[in-house]
Amino acid sequence: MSERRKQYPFDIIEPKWQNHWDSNNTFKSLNPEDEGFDPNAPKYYALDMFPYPSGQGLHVGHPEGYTATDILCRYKRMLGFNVLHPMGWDAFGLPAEQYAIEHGIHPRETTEKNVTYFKEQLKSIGFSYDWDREINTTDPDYYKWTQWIFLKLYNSYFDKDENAATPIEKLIEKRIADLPDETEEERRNYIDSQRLAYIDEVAVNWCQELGTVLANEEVVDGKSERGGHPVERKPMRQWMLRITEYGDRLIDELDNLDWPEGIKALQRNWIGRSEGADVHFELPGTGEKITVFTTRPDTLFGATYMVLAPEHPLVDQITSEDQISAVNEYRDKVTSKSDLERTDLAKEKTGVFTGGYAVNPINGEDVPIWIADYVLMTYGTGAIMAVPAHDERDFEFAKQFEIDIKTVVQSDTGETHDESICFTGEGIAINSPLIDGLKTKDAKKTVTNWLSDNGFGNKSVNFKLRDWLFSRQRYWGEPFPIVWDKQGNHHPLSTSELPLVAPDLEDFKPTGDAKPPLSKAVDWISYKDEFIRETNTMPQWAGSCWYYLRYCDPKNSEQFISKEADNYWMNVDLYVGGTEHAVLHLLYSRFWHKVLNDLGYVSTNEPFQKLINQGMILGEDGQKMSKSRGNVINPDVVIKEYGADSLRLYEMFMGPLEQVKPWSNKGVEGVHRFLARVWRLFMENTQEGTWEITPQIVDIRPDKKQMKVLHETIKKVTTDIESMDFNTAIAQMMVFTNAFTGAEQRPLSAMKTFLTLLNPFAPHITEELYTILANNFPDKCDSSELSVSTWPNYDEKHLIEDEIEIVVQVNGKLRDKTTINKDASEQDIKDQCQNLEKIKPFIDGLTIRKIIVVPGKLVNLVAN
RNA sequence: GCUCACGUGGCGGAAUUGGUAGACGCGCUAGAUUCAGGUUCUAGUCGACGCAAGUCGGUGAAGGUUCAAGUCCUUUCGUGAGCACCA
Repeated sequence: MSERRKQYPFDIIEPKWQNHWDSNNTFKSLNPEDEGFDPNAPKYYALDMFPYPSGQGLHVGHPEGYTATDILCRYKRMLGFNVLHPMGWDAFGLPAEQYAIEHGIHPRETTEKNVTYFKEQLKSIGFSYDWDREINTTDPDYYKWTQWIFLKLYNSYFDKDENAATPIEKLIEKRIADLPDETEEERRNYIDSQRLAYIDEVAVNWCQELGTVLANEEVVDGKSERGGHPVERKPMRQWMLRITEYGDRLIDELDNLDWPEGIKALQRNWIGRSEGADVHFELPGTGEKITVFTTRPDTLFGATYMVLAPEHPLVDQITSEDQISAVNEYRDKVTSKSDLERTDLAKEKTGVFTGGYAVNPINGEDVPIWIADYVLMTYGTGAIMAVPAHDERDFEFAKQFEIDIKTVVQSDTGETHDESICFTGEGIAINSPLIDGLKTKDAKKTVTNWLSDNGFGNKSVNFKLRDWLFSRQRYWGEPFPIVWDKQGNHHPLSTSELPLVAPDLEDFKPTGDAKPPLSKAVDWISYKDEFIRETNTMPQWAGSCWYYLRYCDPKNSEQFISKEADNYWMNVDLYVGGTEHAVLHLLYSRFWHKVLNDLGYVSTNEPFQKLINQGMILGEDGQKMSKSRGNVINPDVVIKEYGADSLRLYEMFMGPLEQVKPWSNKGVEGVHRFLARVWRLFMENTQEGTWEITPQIVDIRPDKKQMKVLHETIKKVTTDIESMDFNTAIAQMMVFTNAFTGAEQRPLSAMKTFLTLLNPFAPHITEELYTILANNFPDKCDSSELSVSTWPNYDEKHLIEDEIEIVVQVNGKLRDKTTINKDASEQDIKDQCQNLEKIKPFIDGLTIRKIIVVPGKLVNLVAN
């Protein structure tokens, strides 16, 4: 292709218009307080997931979502919307730092370089971003506010009555009123234990290779998500964010969001809410009790044993003399195994009997207590009541160790299963005096009420979601605005001390133990009056949790977002990005947003009203693109050979946005040919090899047929953009082009409208052609540029034909077609169809039972 | 194992929401233009039978509902994604 003559001069046109947009600030959007702001214009906020500026530059997956939002934004502008369409950089994080460590270059330098490259690439695709709103998470003016929000989390607690984050002062007041006599230290411990940002000693995912702890979400199959390095469990003191308090709201408030159901399901699943009951089993003679969580309190009569997690604190107390050695041996075996190995041996259940017994509160029976690693200390209470007849795991365990199995539920259909089958469904309670004959739903309620009335338990809700481990032992992240006193108490910095900038380190390598790299900055660490600074940094997610807010008011030095900007722009009308962020980023953002909303800093409860996930683009071989497979498509190369308009158009023409689909270079050529055909619809090549406008373009009225195609195209493109079916919108524009290519005379008005329709998809070529039209028909072309012109309307009257073609079926089979006047009565249609020559043989000798007429479409003669 | 998506030509994909299956593009075939290649233009392109008009079959498979099913229901097979002892 590079050898070939260019089919149209995109290499000249595209940079020309990109420079034009840049120097004219064509796509600048105004805030309410700005001069020239139109208070009557509706707003539209379309957001792309901002990229991590890696050293490799853009891949073809990036422009997929970006083109989709860009088309919508250009379209909405033409409809008169005030459009917010910003771009920025999620530039903190591991890869830059790893690169820095390996090459001895400061991550700030590589980040800057990468950002420059990314920006240049994005500009070469012709996106209509308002670059004045560009943000960078590593910019102190930005992360000042990330740190500020952290302080808000630190200085808040979750008020269960309000079901909302509340300033910590309120809790302190309440505590002083309730317990005026407690010591300063006691009170501090209590308050600190309630903060939304708190310190906890937890078993964390420590990755030796990366020298940091990782969030649960960053660990996949026992390995780090980035790099695939081994991860081990290790208890460490870490900053945590109390996201679990928001479990209910994060689930319930998904309902009103216009998100793909699959993504909502993923989030619900991740949060993992289950409703049930806590049940206390007494340990005779000790005064102690074991509390279990169950979602099936109705099966309490079928509990034939209990299981504690091997790490459960009561294990030592309940273990009988003769079982001590067996229990200890088992515990040693389990703790020496990594999480991965522990789940690996899930195929066969293991465990040992402790020798202890507890009392089942509902029937007073003694229940043997076992320990087994299929019970996790981190979920529920770390202990379960085992009902082998109605739980697969318990069933497997009971069979293995020959423990009693007692059936207490029969299925609705009345079948009673014997002990050889495990029935986990709902049904009717049996062998359970209190609830015999009750349906599972009612039985649950009855048992739960009985438990709480008698002090043996209560209704309870559990989440799979864990609190968010928020500190990292890395250099390239936001430092915590926290200092420590000599007694080991933490104190927040005042907001006036923000941003807290990390010192420039010569050596920012991980220390190899739990000490963060910042601990090497001896001068920086020591704060006044013998306080020392926190040396952990925040995870990469921090900056991306709120960037969409900053775009609304990116230069504000007084607030992270002004009330006016928040009220006007939020929330995000359309958020487009990859599924890889379905859980983490979207969950974290929603959490922060809700806290900020509770505290009155933002007016909306949810940040992203509508969400679309673009599907991954595979290589030409149908495999995931990767360097090692050598199937990576570089957008720069595509632009060089075919132009940015072709890249944009192809990305949209490949198929539905949300679908996974393979790249095809032939396909790019196809859309490129289409654009060349569009070009030649307007231009012809002269003897000298230059282009000039074709004389076929004339200022005449389109004929009826042309009018129909034109208005069909307006309609289809408009509705398809609204529903984000860009591939079919493009197909319709191809139909238009095919229809007009053969025309001797091409009516100016139709051609102008067509350029407007194509403009959001292929902005460069259309602007260029429009300029040429405007130069040749100066009194017929009104606005100076398509980007600031008005979207056309279609008129239904041009879509209707006088004669309609109707399909004639006999017994549902297509037999003939006939044309009929659009005003024909139903009876006329029926008569005409029955008398068709081709139809007669099919109904000859048969009785017509019924004639079905679908107006304007088809007639079906039912005969036998 | 569980949950959710999706199965339509040689390929990417269309199909008013139950109403002409295969729009549009790629690829392929033939013709025109060209010294030639490329480009461009025209025509054809689901399968079987047929010179043709046409007939029959056809949306992973099997049933069902309906005048009418790619579309709705039941069962089943396959592919992809997510979760994975969450009590």
